[in-house]
Order: sequence, then C-alpha cells, then structure tokens
Amino acid sequence: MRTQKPPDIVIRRLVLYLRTLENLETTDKEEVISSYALSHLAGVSATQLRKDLAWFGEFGKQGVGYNIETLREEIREALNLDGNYPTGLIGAGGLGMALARYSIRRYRDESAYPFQLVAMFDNDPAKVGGTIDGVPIFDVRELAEKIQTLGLQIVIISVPAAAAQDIANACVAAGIRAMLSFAPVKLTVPAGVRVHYADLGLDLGHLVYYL
Amino acid sequence: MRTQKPPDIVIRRLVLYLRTLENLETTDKEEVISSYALSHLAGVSATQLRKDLAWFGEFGKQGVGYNIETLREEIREALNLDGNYPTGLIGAGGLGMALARYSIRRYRDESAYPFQLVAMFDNDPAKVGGTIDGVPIFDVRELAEKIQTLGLQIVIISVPAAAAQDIANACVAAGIRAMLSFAPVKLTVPAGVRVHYADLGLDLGHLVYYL
DNA sequence: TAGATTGTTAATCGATTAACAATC
DNA sequence: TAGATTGTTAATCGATTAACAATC
Repeated sequence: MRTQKPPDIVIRRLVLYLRTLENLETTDKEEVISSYALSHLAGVSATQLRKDLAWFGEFGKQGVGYNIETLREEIREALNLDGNYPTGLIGAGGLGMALARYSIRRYRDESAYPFQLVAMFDNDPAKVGGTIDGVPIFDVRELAEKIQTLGLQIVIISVPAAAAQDIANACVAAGIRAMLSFAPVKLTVPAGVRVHYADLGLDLGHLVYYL
Repeated sequence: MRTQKPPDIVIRRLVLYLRTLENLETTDKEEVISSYALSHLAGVSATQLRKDLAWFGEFGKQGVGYNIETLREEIREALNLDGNYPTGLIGAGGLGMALARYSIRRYRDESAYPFQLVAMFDNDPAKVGGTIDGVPIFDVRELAEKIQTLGLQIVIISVPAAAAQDIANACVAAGIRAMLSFAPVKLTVPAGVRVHYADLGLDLGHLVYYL
C-alpha cells in the first residue's frame, strides 16, 4: 500500500463537490443525485467523483445515487468544515480592505462556511484602532499576541511582496499552520504549515499564452 | 509523438520562472544563473525547470547556466507577454473596485506586464459614468460594444455568482477568449475560450482540511 | 425481478525524477 | 584541459479513465 492519505488534489475537488451540493439544494428539490449528474455540475467525470468519494467512505446506494443532504454532511465532516476557524487578515491596503469586506459579508452569516474574520492588522497608524464592518484593525506589532489571545487559526496575507516573508515567519512563530497569501512571492515555511497562493499576476500571465 | 504542445501546467510554471527572473535582476548583479539556483528560488526542481524550458528551445550553456536577461526575454516571447492586452473588469462592487485599484497600480506603469485595465462595467446607475483612478465605468449594457471598440482581450469577472454565466455568455458572444473569474461558480464556455478561477472560498476550504 | 448506479479493479495516460552523455 | 551544467533519455511515480461485478 503506497498512499493511505487522499492526495491534495482530491481534497480540493471535495470542496468543489460540497459547494456544488450546497448550490443544488437551494434550487432543486430532489433528495437524491447520481454521480453522473453531480459530476457534470462540478465539471469532472463521474468516475473521478466516485473515486474521490471512495477515499472517505461509501456514501451512495447502487441503482439510486447519493442522498444530497447526507452526502453534504459527510463531506463537511471529512473536510473538518464543521469546526470553527477564527481568521485574521494582515495588510489593510486596498486589496486587503476589499478582501475583508468581501469575506466578512460572505462568511459571517453563512453558516455553511466556518471562517470568521475577527481581526485585521496593519502598520499604518491612521488605520490602527479603526474597524471595518465591525472587525478591529490592530497594529501589526500585536500580531503574535492577538493570534494567541483570539485563537486565530488561519491568516490571509495581503501585504506587499517585500514584507510577506517576515509576516509569514511571525505567523508561524505564533503557531499559525494555514495561510492564504495574495503576495506574489514564494513563502518559505516549515513542514506542517500550509500556504495557498492567490496570485492574480500568475493567472493573467497564464491566460495570455492562449490568446 | 503524442504531445507537441506544452501542457498547461508547464505554461503556469514558465510565468513563475519569468517573475522569479524579474525579481532577481533588481537585487542581483550576476548575469548568469544556473538551473539549480533559479529552480530553487521558484520552488521547483532543477530537472523540472530544464525540462519545462526544453519545450521552447535551448537557452542555456553547458557548464555555465542561463544568461538572465536573455532567458527573461525568451520566456516573455514564448508566453506572448510582449503583446498588449487591454483588459476589462465587470462588476464594480467591493471586490471589483479593489481588484481594479490593485491591478491598475500594479500593472499600469510596470512595463513587465502587458495588462492594462481600460474599462469597468456595472449595472448600478450611481456608479456608471464615474471613474476609478482614471478608468471609466460603463453601463454593463454597453459591454459588447465596448469590447469591440476598445479591443478588450481579457475580462475579469467579479459579479455575483448568479449573474456570472450571463456575463460570460455576453463576453464570449462579443469575441472574448480569456476570462478570469472571481465568481464561485463553474462557467460553461465554448472550446477555445479559457477561464481561470480565482476562488477564495475553495482555497480557504482546502486549507481547513489540514488543520 | 430488471434496470440503474455504485464501488473498485485494471489499463491507460501523463507528469516528475533520476541519470548521464554532450559540451561549454 | 578539467569542472560544471545543460539537454535529454529512460525509469518511476501518480492520477485519470475504462470497464464491470456487486447490489440496491
């Protein structure tokens, strides 16, 4: 046996399936869905969907399909999305501000996603002490302290590229193990810490090749 | 011979190598870099870097390495990044506004990237007619017309999920072949049209699994 | 039962890595 | 030349797809 753990790419698709299921329920009243129908909505093959689910268990009934509500709950559980994840955002510049407003509105009242933006950080004295939609902006020098006292589990990094590695180091030192970075640089972190990159420049550059 | 065209994933890494090279030149005065050194900075293996480059030609010298300036130009050319790509942004809500400000500042004066945000679109009469950092906001009903008259080649979609498919359809009908979507839905487009998804929710969901 | 669809095995496909001859 | 590093081939690894027995 070579691989006991589901590959990274499977996890990503599971999140996609979950969202697809959640969109479904609001518009559709069927209780059951086939792997074919669900996979089509998610944009993958039916075989791939079934294989991905098989990493976590057997959730369907032969000849019938998957109960939508049950499958939704099973995936949420498999992905740990039933937890509660206080999130911090570092860098309240133009992009950071917008991401904050966006994610606050999107996730605060939607129980489907357990991310709560509870703190922002910046080094601009004019911003420190203020709030955005009720979320306080702290001085970035308080980062380590607030990570601990507020129990932050995820940080979103939207500082300039030159500052990103220092910020990442500080987060890791304070115990953060999951980061989403909008800074266009590779961040070096210890094993066990996950970084996802959201990189507009890379996306645009990639698109151009095919024009 | 099975594959004549470089895979998608290779293109993405080439963009990454290019950026890595551009960051290099501002800080480092060496004229030459080895595949080992460059690949390390980019976060890939030296073998992979050399194999990726081999899709486009032979740019190095055995025993020496790659001339930084030359390699930079070769990659820019291979990726069509020497062109000029007028870009439109649809949906001037909170996220759209921020993306606009961010990308205007980042790309307008940086000759390294040939993206220019030249138009925004919204359906809010209060916004239509205004400008953001000099970029006009048009009524979304003028979308098709402006795509043609302004020669837009890339659109960034930051409208609500429910509206995204309609917008994508309109763009495709007007001749757009490259889109970057921030809406959390799968967009169905004809073959030959590329869509990239920038999806905060998927990224965050994915991160949580490993906590 | 008969039809439908799952869960899973085996085959295929593609991407990464290791190794090294070519050569600057 | 001798040392270093590329370009490339062959081997490995992992992911996707096809096919089908199990079974609701």
